[in-house]
Amino acid sequence: MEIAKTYEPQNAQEKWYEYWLEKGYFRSVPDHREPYTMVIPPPNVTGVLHMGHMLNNTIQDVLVRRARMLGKNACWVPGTDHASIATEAKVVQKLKLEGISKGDLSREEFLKHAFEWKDKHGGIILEQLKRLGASCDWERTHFTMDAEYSQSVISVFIDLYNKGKIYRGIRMVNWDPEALTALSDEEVNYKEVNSKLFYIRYQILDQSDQWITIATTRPETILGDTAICVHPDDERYKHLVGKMVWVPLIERQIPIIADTYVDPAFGTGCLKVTPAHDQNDYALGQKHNLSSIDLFNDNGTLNENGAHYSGQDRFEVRKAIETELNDKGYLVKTDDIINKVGFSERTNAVIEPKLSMQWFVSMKELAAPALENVMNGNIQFHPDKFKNTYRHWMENVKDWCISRQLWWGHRIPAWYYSDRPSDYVVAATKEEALELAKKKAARDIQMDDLHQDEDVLDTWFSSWLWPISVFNGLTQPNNPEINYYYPTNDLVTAPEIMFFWVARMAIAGYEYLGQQPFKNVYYTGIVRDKLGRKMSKSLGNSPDPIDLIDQYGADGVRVGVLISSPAGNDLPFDSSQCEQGRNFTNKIWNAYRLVCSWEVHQSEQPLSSKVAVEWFENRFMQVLVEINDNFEKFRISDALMATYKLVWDDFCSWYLEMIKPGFQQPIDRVTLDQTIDFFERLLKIMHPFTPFVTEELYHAIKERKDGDDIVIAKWPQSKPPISAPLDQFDYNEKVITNIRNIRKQNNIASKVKLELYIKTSQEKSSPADSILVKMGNLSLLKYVDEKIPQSNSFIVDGIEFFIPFGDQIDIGAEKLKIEQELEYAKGFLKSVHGKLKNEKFMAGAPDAVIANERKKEADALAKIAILEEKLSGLV
RNA sequence: GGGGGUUUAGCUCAGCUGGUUCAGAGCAUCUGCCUUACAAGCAGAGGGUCGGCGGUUCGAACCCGUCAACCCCCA
Repeated sequence: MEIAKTYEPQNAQEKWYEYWLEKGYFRSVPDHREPYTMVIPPPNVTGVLHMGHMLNNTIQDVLVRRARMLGKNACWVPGTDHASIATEAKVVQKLKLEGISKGDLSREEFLKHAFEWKDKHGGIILEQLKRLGASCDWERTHFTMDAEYSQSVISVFIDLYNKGKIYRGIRMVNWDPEALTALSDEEVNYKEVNSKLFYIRYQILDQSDQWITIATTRPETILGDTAICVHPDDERYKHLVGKMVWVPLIERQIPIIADTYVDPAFGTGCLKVTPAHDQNDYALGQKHNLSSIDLFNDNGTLNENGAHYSGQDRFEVRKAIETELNDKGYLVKTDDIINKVGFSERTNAVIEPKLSMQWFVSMKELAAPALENVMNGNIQFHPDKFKNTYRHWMENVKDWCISRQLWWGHRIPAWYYSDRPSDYVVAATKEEALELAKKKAARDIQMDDLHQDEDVLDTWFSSWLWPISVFNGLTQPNNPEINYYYPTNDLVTAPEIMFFWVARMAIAGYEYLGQQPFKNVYYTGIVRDKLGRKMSKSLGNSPDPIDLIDQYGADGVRVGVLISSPAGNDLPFDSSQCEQGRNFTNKIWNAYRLVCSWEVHQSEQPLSSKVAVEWFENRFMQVLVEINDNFEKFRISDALMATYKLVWDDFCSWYLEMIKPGFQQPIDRVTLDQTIDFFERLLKIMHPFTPFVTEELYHAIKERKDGDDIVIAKWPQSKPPISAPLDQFDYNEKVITNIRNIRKQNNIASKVKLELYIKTSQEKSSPADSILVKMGNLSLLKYVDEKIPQSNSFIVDGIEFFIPFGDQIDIGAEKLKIEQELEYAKGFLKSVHGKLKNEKFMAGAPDAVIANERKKEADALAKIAILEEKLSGLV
């Protein structure tokens, strides 16, 4: 039967993935074997596969598949994250299209819609991962809002609260006055806009006609000013520090304070401080103990603190107040400037910084073990340069704001029993809360008096439990699974979530299980397009991974994303890399076509095949050692490259050519068996990278018993290579390349047989000469004592080779070539002599280095002698 | 503003404790080949002042200083 000339991946992909599932090869249950555990960074439940997922999950699958082949009990736990902000935004948007506004719905109604959305769109991404070949244990799929998972989230909240690690406090949030909600920093887009800088003068108290002029882009907030701030070293204002000024338009006194925060070069060097409406001002206010005056209502209009502007919109007020300030002589001037303003990603409204009551986790103490165990190497980062960033963050860790003004997520289990903000209790259920409330209030309280906090928890407050809670380690402490699978081995994730997720998992791991959650963290880079831009939906510059799989095959895409992606480096992705990957799968496919086309004949193994087999056996071992080492060091793309070159260059270009019988000639049994054995081993080391084509060929090349599948095959055993056959091959390779070069330079077709004469005083023939005859297509190989006139020649390892061409030889070209070689050799000798004659070098360098220089000198002298002799012979 | 990182061939990256003919790999490029597994291929070749400057050293891509450019995180 004719085998297709090119590999068609689609059939094999579907067939083998289903087969693997059917056989339960990805399923893991605790047993006597060493576990290898990995948890997937859970993608957003409503997410769709993008290139970042491709990179991340390909690496994970490579690690898991190799661990499985190493005989470990490999367990890769998949799942999804409820992603409160992102998912809620999507649901709100979808409802909006249906004409429903979130504000019209009750919390319960909204959540019903949200769960419907999740059931409909949730988990698409997991199905897409199957196309990639991800070998997850799908029976373990988790979702961060599953009942048991949620239970563990709530219990952790309660536990931390009871330990005094959770508290309520004031914090500035990004308020969207249109959507009437707080936004996370990620949902705020900063844009440069043309603005006006207003110079406004404030009168100094008790000093008639003494003024201080500030510069601001937000004059409407002067009604909320609680200080003026200058740089302490600013000579212009030093004498004013400590004095009071009148806030224009309203009768209020505020102090002039000094802080190095102020940039004396910006504006007038005087800053008005409005702690309620600016992040930096708030920090200043905290530091200098200033009061905060909140000016705005939730919808962006001014509140009762806005004096006569109360009830008007902030931007109208900006215009009106400019006029009033001007009319009353407070406005000194205005400048045009460009400044950065935050806009809501969702409504495009200008973000208003706003103070509000939030829940916090106190981090300092919790973070200590997570910091220490990364620094001491118990948890290893790959690449380890990220340790620096991690340390800096952890040493300056800030308290974690865990409340979000959303509905989709884990509702904060705090219950209020009166209007006073401090009258609350924390409990898992309303019943428990009631008991606690009665105790705390020391009076009778009715169920109806209890009101649960409206906010939900930050998504990361559930994700940080992921490696624990997917094994129910909190709800069922010390269950057999958590004891067996935890700590997990490797985590593969992006550096931008090092703090959001990695650090917090480490914190939770030590706090709740007293152990690290993982041993290694592999950081991937950002996938960028050819122009270096981050791939994103909004730019539309990200290819659809599923399209790529359709076009190049899953194996091709896997190779494509890994081939130039060292840990921690960004991946500038181009689909040509997938083409390279596809070509690789096609290469091994065609190697198979060749091998399976040979008829076996009872004949003696040719000497050249014997030499080739011996070489490849050792070459394989040499590279396998390298590949294993690369894997140990998480140098995945290096491991792939080594595999790629072993298969393509060593096996296909050299080995197969060396043992290949003549056209339509049979092959001997010994060589074929050994070749199939090599082929099988190559398929195994390729398998983690290209699972589908390798399973296909594993079955094609040999009849297999039931259950003999490459996905669970044993990783090849490595042993130290013997160097003699490897050295011999290097020598042969050089000779053959020289012969090919001469063919090319002289336009001699590869079919034309050549004569090769070897001039050497040392040993004569060797079995490896058979390789030269075959690969060089020689009609004669002869050892001689004298050089051969009228021939092209070259030198390998101090031995002279001659290929006579009769009258075809181009003496001029040959002479030039030798002269160039001679020049290089002399230059090289000179640099060696430079060192050897340098007394300081001789005194300072170690003996081994000096001995090496002497050898270099001797080699160079010998080579120069040969070349000069050749040159004189040419004339 | 604070912190971290990067800079080696056209592109993406290796290069260990300073010392091997040490300046490398893959891709891309160029040249010649439809040679009987593969043109998604084969064979061969060219290409770099290791970001700039200065220093340490017998010796620097590597160590130190400095300047520049770019990237990331936090504010």
